[in-house]
Amino acid sequence: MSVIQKKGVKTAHALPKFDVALSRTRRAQVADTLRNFVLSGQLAPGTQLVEAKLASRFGVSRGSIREAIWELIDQGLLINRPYAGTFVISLDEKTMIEVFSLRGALERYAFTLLWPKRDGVFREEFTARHKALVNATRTQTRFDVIKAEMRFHSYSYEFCGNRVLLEVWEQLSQKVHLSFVISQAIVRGTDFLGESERYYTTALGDDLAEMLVEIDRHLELGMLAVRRFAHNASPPASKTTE
Amino acid sequence: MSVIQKKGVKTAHALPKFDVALSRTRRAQVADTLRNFVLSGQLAPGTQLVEAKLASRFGVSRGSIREAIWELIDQGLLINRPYAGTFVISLDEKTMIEVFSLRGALERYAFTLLWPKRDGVFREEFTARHKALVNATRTQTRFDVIKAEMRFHSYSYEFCGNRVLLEVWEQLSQKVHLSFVISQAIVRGTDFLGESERYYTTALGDDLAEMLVEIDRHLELGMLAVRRFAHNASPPASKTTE
DNA sequence: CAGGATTTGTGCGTATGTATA
DNA sequence: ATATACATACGCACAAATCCT
Repeated sequence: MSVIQKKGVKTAHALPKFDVALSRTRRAQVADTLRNFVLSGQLAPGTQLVEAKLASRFGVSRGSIREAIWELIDQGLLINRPYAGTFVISLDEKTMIEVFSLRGALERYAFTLLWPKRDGVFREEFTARHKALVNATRTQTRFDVIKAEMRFHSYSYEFCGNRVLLEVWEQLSQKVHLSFVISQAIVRGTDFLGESERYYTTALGDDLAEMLVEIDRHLELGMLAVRRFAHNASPPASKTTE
Repeated sequence: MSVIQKKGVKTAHALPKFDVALSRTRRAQVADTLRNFVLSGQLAPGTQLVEAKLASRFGVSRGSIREAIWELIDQGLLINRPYAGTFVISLDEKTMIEVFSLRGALERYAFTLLWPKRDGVFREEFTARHKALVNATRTQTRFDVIKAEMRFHSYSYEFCGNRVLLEVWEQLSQKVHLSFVISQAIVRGTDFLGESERYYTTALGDDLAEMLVEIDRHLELGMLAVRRFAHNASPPASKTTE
């Protein structure tokens, strides 16, 4: 069974039902599907992606698979060793900490840009995404919660007006997402909902400096979860600093 | 004449002379060559890259060309319109300003990380790259000056210890490089050498806060050059493949 | 607004290069 | 050291979409 929708079905009176929103190329469809598999954890870190197998699974040619794979490689979700194979990236503790640290710098920059531009539109959309996140924590799977969390935080980058920053974030966010999946930071966080609420409230407040501090604090919680996860083989006798 | 080196020459007693350091794939070789063409300005913004023509020019198959092209697309140097073609990206003034602004945020972050880690190794390599830049301004072409400038500034990202930041910088630096090529910021800058000297001295000094300000100042000069260029020159017409 | 030219997108067979068990 | 599995690369053919006259 083909996962990817075909375009040029030649059967007489073929139902156009499947042709909705098919402007994208097959490469993009395969890449999206693969990305979902990786980000949902169904393709564990370290797994090798064999082109021929994927090609027959998806029902597309190896060329399309190769191009989609390279798209994910350039996004940092897969790594390639020439002539050896392509594998799902496995983030170690140090890298995940670096991801969160860098994200802090970008998010502080984004909020500095958007702070004087906040208006009704911003408050409305920001609130909507926060509500969606809160709902997800109550009714959805962990994967959906992570997606909602990513979507909530992405809005700062979308709204700040720097499109280059948005592009960079869309790259980095893949690794942030993967870090959440690997470290299960969101589930293990002690008071995830309360923390998000505090972040949300401060973001709509009056004090930019306070928000910049809040961003750091918020991300340090993620880093703490990463460290706890990385050391959970041997329970830490003493907690890490802070 | 083929620009790309072939591996499996079957001619009897073919000289193994050309086999040195050939571990990279053809895809990577083509991508590097294309990137140099774009970043050196030999492929003007807006130029369409026709796969078949490139394939015969380079002496490689269309598949390899396609993969190399997509590598540059994911790096942000080319854009693709499905079924229409692939073109060298043309950065407008707003985008170039955004590039410099974001670079400021990243570079301040990098220096904050590396500041307490500066040692003899750092000073030595940093000085070497600065000297190379100074030399380039006196003896080399403009393209070489830009390369030296990029290499000089890249060291902060290499040394700061955050590998994820380095990856992000390697993406963004492509657009920084292209902005220099398009806006000719370096040549038009009033006192480029003096500015670099000041940046260099402050980076080796004692005051981090002063350095963060210096970074902003340094990049604002680039933005000023971009603005001057955008308002002086009329937008160039797009060409087709030569 | 045809319709043909151009170019990209896709598929497949095959040969070779490379890593690894 | 050999075998094997796989990635890499090539060439061709055709489909599909865009562009242009």
